[in-house]
Amino acid sequence: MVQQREAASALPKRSENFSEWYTQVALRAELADYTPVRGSMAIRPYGYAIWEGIQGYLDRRFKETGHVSAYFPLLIPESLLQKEAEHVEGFAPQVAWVTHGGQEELAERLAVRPTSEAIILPMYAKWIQSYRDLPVLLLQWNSVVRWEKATRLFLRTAEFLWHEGHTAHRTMEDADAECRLILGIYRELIEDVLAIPVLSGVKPPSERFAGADNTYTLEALMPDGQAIQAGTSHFLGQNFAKAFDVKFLDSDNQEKYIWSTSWAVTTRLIGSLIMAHGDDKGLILPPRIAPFQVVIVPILGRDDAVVLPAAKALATRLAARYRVKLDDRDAYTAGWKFNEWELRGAPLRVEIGPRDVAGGHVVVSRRTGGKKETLSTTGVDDAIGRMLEEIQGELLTRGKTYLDGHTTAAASLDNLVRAVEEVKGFVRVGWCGKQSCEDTIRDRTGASPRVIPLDDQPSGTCPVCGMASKHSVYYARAY
RNA sequence: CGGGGCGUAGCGCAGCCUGGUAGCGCGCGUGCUUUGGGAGCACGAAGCCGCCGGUUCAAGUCCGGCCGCCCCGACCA
Repeated sequence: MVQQREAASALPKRSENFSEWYTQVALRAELADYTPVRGSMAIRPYGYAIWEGIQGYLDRRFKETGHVSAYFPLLIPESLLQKEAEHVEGFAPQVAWVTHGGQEELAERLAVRPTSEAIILPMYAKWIQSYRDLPVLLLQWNSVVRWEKATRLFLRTAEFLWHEGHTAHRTMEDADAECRLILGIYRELIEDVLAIPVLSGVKPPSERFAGADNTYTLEALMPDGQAIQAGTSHFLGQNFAKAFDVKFLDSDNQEKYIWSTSWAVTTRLIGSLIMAHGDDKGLILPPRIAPFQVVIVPILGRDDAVVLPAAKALATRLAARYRVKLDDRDAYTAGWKFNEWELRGAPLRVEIGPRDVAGGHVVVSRRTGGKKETLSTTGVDDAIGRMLEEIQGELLTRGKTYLDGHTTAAASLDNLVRAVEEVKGFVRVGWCGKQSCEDTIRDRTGASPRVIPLDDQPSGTCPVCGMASKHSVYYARAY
């Protein structure tokens, strides 16, 4: 009977069925749930708290660097969406359309935004007259809709949350610097806060954002060997400026088009977070993003009159320095709570029972697998801070070791094919720059070119045509 | 978009082959005993068996159509 119950509550093993493990963790840790809306999920409070953590960090960094938030319409007239040819071609298959207002058919249908360049650039045309109006550094926190056929919780949903930055600059150099600045902020979020190491660089032309001249990207590697795009920053050149006629008068009295950028990270990061750190017990959240860094579980039942006040006092004291949850629900046993908070990824658990109160200590347990430690109640405050930082560092180190161990180089097409199969990670090759050679590699390996590193250095020859390489490219299978 | 699987109580499933009163486990409610690694006992509530149609005296079960979801592959944050 006990066995049945354990079987009923056990997660799939991460190593045996990664996909099912992922879905079960997202559901059972109460990050998200399916809804009656096809392809669209509900983000539950615990999952949303992670998103709020991401928002809080980025909002501070954006504002430090001179950006401000604004808001633009959800619905975009079709004629605007069609102004930038590559842009509309790239997004057309995924756009949801509003065709009626009440009972009346609209004269012009409205796109539910898949991204907002087409509604923001026309506003910039109204607002920008002079070089003195530049740069414009706006972003909006919102959701967008892309009519996806195959969806996964967080990783691909028909509607998803993100922010989208849209900036306008006087010169090409300014716009490019903006892209790099944002990429750096994203990298710090993902590596320093989420503890997921990434490769930084640019996309080859085939993988660029529709309408961009250059796309900067951060690529992470998931435990199943698939790469995931974790953040992008697009150099749009003057493509959108010309399409939407956004011009300014420069100091030389010449009328010029602005240089624009756009950039985003999405709730997909939460999916990456689940995959990157989780284990057979469930989620593991890096302390800097965990909604609850410390969960206090009082051992109730024998001496509640003593244990509960002690637990509450400890929670109050620790809450001044850390994000603390006191789990004093009396409907669940301590053992049940231990398992639940492991499933939900809390980095540290503090147990406090009659024996601890009597002895003036508490028991602290790490989610990352360390044994339980008994620490004096008075000294636990600083120790917790140290342990949280250790866990944060441990997760990043673990991720770097994995990334390094699954990144190789190949000099020939055969080696590349074999490496993609066997290493299940990134494989670096030289590239001559021809699309046909890239296509050959895609066909032979099932992998796509993920990133050309920022410190791009040609290496050897193109494995397909044998000509001298102009770039090095990291290939991987991808989400 | 191709291949596979599944829709029966909140969740996980059995029942369908061979038609005849709707079942099990978990969860949920009440009470008592419990509580340091997913507690025990007792009582109880809860179902248009995905939807539509057909066959039949009779359909969860047989036949046809539709809808939805999941998994695995190709493309997109």
